[in-house]
Amino acid sequence: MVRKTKEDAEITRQRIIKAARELFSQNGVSKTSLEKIAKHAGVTRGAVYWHFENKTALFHIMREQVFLPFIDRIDDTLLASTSEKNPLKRIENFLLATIHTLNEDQATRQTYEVLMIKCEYVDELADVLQQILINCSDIVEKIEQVYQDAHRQHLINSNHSPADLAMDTHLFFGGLLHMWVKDIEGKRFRNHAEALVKTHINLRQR
Amino acid sequence: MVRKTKEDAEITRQRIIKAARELFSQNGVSKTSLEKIAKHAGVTRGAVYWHFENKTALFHIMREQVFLPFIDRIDDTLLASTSEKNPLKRIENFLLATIHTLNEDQATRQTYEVLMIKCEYVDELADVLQQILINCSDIVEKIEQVYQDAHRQHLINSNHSPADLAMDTHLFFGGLLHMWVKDIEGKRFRNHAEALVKTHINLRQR
DNA sequence: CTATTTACATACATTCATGTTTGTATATAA
DNA sequence: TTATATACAAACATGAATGTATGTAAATAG
Repeated sequence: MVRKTKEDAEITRQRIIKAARELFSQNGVSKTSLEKIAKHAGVTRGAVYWHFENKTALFHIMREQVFLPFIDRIDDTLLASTSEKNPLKRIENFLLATIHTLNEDQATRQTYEVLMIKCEYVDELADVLQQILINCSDIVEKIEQVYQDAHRQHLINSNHSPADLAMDTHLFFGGLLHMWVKDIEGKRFRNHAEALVKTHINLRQR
Repeated sequence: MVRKTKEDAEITRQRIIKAARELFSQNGVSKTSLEKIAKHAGVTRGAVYWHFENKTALFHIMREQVFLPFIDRIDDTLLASTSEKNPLKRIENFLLATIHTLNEDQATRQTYEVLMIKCEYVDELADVLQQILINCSDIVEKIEQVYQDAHRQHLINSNHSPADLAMDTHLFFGGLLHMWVKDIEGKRFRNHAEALVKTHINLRQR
């Protein structure tokens, strides 16, 4: 009952990734053995080792499956002025869209949980931190552009530099995401995330 | 060479805690065995198990050694109007003081690192998240009081509620701390943390 | 001064995770 | 049609971590 077709193999591969993500988000990366992942995916460790080098590789792939699409979508919401003319609204929509994805897409939600409170950034995962920092810088730059735009349109109520505003917004949102993830019951942050975003943007509005 | 005096025992106890903190922050909680902790502290696992129930207990104690004093000191900087009259300045000073402690005190720095990027909040550690949320709520409340004060003194440039401002500040600072910890090189955040805080507070000033 | 804790060190038992190797049925290429 | 590579399963070997149980010398209580 072995030697599946190429498509079958890809299916198993994806099932393993899904199983890993689910178990990572349930029990943390360290306490999730490849044996458990295999069992949860309905295969043996042989299959896991066939498709992936080790647990770390699985972690990276899980991360990429969420973040590569995310990075691709940034420009659409944030920089595309076709949909929304008001720059401040574009920033707001970008933040809201991220929250929305967290609410709607389980894979994204699980991945964020793993990345924020269910893995340890040491050894092979230590350099992921660098990646995160670089990603953040990119996002801040883009937000800065939009604030710059808003500034030119005299939509901003202070004379702070767009760079300062962008960084402040980014830190705010980073903090919000962290609390969102930690607030498993949802009472404190998950239910109010949208309002918090709107308030934050509102603070800049003339 | 056994059976130390009570003071000696307390010294070993503290050495074990210190060893745990150092190894946790170097290699993460999961990859730090009690054997390694014992060796690093110059004792055997017997001593560790004598003083602590298990690794989780050590984690909690490490956390408390930093957070209990921190909570105690909050009111001093934040609510004591004796030192600083300007409420906005008091908030700023509170945030700056926290950054300052991170810069100066190695134990605090290591503990923050462990709590934010080198442990997994699952199983026995899952309820620490609840603790964190509660702590945050307390801090937000206190910040809110100070903003309320600032509002009454007409120091604030917007008509947003003190509660909104407090939450926004808290999320900003949470985000900042997370980036601070992740930015091990220091180029992106650690070196600019104070400026970022001042900018944030400045955004509220009339 | 003796009995009893105390503060560990040492030894033991068990479990679990990892990586590698080997076996194998079948899809696929030639 | 046959040879080979593929997609796994199964078995093997190793190492590491945990918890507990036992041993023990010295501090301390009575």
